[in-house]
Amino acid sequence: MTIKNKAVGQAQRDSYHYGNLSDAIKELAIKLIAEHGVDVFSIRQAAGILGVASSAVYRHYQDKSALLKAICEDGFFRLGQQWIDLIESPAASVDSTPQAISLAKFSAGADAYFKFATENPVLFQLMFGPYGTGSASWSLFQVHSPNNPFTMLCKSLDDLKDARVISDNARENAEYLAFSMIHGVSCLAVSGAFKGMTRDQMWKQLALVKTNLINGLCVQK
Amino acid sequence: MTIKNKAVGQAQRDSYHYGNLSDAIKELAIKLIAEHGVDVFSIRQAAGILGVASSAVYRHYQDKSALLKAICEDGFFRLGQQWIDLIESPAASVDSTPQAISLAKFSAGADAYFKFATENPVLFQLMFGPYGTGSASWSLFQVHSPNNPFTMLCKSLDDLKDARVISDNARENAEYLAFSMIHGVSCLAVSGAFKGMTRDQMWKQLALVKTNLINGLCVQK
DNA sequence: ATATTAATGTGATCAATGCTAACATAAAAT
DNA sequence: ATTTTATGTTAGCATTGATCACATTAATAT
Repeated sequence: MTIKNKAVGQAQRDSYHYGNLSDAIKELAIKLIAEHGVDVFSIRQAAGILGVASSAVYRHYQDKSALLKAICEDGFFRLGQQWIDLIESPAASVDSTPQAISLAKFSAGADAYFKFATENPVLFQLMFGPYGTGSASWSLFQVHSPNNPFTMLCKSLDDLKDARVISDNARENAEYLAFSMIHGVSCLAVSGAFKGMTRDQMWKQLALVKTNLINGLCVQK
Repeated sequence: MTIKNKAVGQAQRDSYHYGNLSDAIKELAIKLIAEHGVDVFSIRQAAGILGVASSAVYRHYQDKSALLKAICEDGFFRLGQQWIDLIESPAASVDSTPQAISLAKFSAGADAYFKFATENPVLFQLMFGPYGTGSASWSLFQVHSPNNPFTMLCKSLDDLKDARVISDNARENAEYLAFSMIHGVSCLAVSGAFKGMTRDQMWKQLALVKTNLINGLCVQK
């Protein structure tokens, strides 16, 4: 029996097998969660939209939390990717002196982080909630994972040190410090603490944080 | 008919009415959520433990999300309270000069925030998740609410300015900046980013943030 | 004091959900 | 060509959120 247009949803298919349900359900879930929140997301409904039995999903993810974890890992990957993209963009490398370049790249990285958070607020919250922090990609300490945001940040700090923008001493304990600050503004922006601000005003807050962080680091001999 | 020891849970009562179910269910929920996470918390189970029909809960909270919001508001209240308690403790007022006092109080406030977060990680995450940020108490902008952490922070910054530790200019845009930083470390600590660190090492991270923040502010003329 | 009303709790019930089991189909491996 | 593995289906169970009609008590009015 050929299956066609089984559910009310927008999905069709004319073969018994879906194709790539694993990815399809994950992407749909990301979309649904971003739109309506995690708490009301249901595997059944998502499967229904794809025109697939809910039980099929369990062939690909052990349970709901496994799916959510996968979504978080996806998020971390994209975040790291966007960080790289932005610091390697021409805009961040246009300046001449090594000092200016290292500063511009650091700034661009922070921008990427903030941008990701504000553009994917629900996902961002999910990533730093219980599902995300339990996920494999959230290895802020395994500096091995190459495009980890934290790894990127550390490299930026190294550059600042190499360019003598900050001292060896300042570099020493700057990693979590810097991460805390960038993560902090992003969190507040996402939690609605900046509600009422214009987009520009929110980005101004990030700028203040960046400036203050660098200033504080530069003071250290 | 007298009701007694209805459920397996630890609750007894010998009158038809519970007493103060509204508070009892909230406190139990806080405990359960802290222990097992929000996602597996169920009104039915909680009501069962209290020896009460689940439908009774709905007399006090319109729905589950209303209960969670109430829990968040409770959290914000306690957080603000602990902030006040700590900055008004003798330890924060022992120094002589106004400069030292304002610094010590600022530091104590940040400590209170960090302490609350690390001692109530799940609640803290809940408070800054969708339930918390939608709640009435999360009015970071309604500076009217007296023991709001943000209000407290602003007062501390005013003190620093009055004591000439930081300039008027630095005070100007320091509010969200400072809050971002304190919130940022706390967030990271709670999300497990500092996993593997000792308690002391975690507090060291907070200290670094505080120092960097103040240093950065002091640079501004 | 008594009657009325409002507050609070009970039990039954519905629809939705997470998840599993037994079975079906297609693709891959032998 | 047959077997095995991957992936899908339907049916079903237990749990949950939420609502309803009804029971019991506390508060209030008379």
